[in-house]
Amino acid sequence: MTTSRRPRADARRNYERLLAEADAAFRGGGVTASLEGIARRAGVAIGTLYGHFPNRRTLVGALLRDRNEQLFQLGDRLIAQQSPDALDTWVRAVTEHAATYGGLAVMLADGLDDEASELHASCLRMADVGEQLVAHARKAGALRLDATGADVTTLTTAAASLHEHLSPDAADRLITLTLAGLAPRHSSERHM
Amino acid sequence: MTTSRRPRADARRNYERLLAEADAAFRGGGVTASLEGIARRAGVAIGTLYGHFPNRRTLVGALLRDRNEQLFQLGDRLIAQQSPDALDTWVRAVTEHAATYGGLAVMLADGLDDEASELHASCLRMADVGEQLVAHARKAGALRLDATGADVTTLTTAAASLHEHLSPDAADRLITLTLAGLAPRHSSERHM
DNA sequence: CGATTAAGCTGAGGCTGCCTCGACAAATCT
DNA sequence: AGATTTGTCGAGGCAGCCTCAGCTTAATCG
Repeated sequence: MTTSRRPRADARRNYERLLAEADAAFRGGGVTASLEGIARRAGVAIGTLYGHFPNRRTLVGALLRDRNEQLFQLGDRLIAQQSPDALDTWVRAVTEHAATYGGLAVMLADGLDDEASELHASCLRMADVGEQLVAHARKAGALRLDATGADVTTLTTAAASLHEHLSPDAADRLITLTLAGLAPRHSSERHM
Repeated sequence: MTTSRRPRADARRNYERLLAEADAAFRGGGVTASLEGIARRAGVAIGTLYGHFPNRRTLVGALLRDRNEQLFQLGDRLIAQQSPDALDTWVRAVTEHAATYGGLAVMLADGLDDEASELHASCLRMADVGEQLVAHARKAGALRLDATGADVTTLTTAAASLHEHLSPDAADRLITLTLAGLAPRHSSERHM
């Protein structure tokens, strides 16, 4: 049996430093920020960065893991509570999430059919939450009959993209309008 | 007074070749396609490309000029005709337009406050068309009272972005939903 | 048809960024 | 301590951006 060794202390330290610097860099310059710059600021050679994260996606994925987990908890809560504006809350939360690093939404959208990364899994799970929220809302008569989970995915992706390139307000407005468009055709007493 | 010379024939030829190659490259690889590759395929040194087009934006702008003109003609026609689905037609046309080169929508959105380029002017004019269409539709009672031209701009930008990163269908769906959301709150006899 | 001259062309070179890989260092284990 | 494995280092190859000093060559003039 492979009685594996304890991981090296310096390795763990470098890993943490890289994550911290990457987070700062991605927040400031978007997901395309220079990896060499990140390594340099982490006080580590470029090869070390690649040792820990074979590619950019892996690095982004590692950074997103915790954040994603929180999002899923919110999703589960919303599904359980069945609040009328659950869908609204969800869409805005995901949009906000996807806007933390510039270019993140595009990166995710581009690589959806990619190799099995944790990013991929997370995307699927997010889609699933959207699907469930739509199903509930539709049963409650709050949505038009042809509304789908894909509509929610589309909307959040679009809003996240706008969040980066136009203003947060524009993204918010688009969400409001599209959700209004998802309402049943012959009006009901939805808010606003 | 400066009796200026006739422009050199080779210069004009190179200009045309560069445009042709750039169009092909941008269609295939998006607006970030390699400029050196374009120059090479045009049978011209990289310096020549930069001689004609000091930066990427200029090159894209030159390619878009004709296309934009056509779009504006459509816009004028739509405004004149006052057809009920003018807004719908317009949004879809602009979206289609912005999707010819991958990344175009982002490029335009990023550089709206940039130096005075013809791109900038075109964007303003497009916004203006949207504004007018909204005004007409609202007077006709086809739109909710708080609808603005900015909403149209937002929508087209978002749809164009989706067109690239997800599917054309997704973009189309978003347009449909958002336009539905722009309808008056207490239903009328809109199509679909 | 030269000669003149300005417009235009060229491509090496400096820079940044991506990523790999063989040589090296050091932490762990015995 | 010595052996072993794990991790680090950074030069180097590649591609793309952009500039600029020197060179061509097309247009013009006599």
